[in-house]
Amino acid sequence: MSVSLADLRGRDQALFSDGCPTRVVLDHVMGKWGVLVLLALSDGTQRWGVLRRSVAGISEKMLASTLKTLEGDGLVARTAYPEVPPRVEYALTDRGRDLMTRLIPLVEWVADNADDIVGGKA
Amino acid sequence: MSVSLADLRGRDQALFSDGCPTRVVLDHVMGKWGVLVLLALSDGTQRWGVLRRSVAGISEKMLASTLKTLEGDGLVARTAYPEVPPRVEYALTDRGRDLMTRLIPLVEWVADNADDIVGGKA
DNA sequence: CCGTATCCCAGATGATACTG
DNA sequence: CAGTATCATCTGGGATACGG
Repeated sequence: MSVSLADLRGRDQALFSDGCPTRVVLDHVMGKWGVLVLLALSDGTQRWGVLRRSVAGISEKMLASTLKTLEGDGLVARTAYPEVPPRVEYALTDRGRDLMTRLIPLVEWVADNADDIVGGKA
Repeated sequence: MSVSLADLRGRDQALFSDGCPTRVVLDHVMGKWGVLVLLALSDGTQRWGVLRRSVAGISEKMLASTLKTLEGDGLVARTAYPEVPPRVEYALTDRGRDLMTRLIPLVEWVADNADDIVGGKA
């Protein structure tokens, strides 16, 4: 395929040194829950409860943790409304939406190929 | 952005149910080392020793484990030559190369934005 | 040179209960 | 509703030593 991997190599011969920003962000985004939460938010603004149900299997702890990480990365924006009962909404930031233009094609590929891969058949 | 996320939703309202093939493959590919190893292999066929040095910080255990997983997923092909001393080469399969066409743009985005994100500045 | 086997730990994750 | 706190767990991951 020979993509512009050379561009990446230009910065770092050793595929991003241990602990460099690229690896950190990669871990946030590519982590078990990061992708799924981002995916859920690409539908648009979502409330906590909706996210929790949308991302099947996630615990409250991991949802909170994942959201906080992504918010810290400037990929997700949190908006709390001073109401009773509380209402909090999460949405992608501009940067988050930009990321999704790259992330969604990948997820689609995985979704298309996952059955073949796991099933063992090709 | 409103991408074709609807396509994905068509299969699974709950963003891929817990333990479904998509999530499994996603974890393999997106794991801490999966991306980096695949990236190293997108340069072309590589020997074990080269990979170990290329993916800075990876332990022998994780390299072996990651390669085995990716091989099991049909993304990486392993070729052992009956020589002394042993020589073993790893390369992307066709499916692996196909995956990289989606994965590399994402990694490039991350590399481009990582400094902003981690540094906190925008 | 190319791994595999073993031990061990930290952090990731899960379950549950509780608060604003 | 939207979390936080706490405790228990479990697996990823590192270090090391050894085998083919």
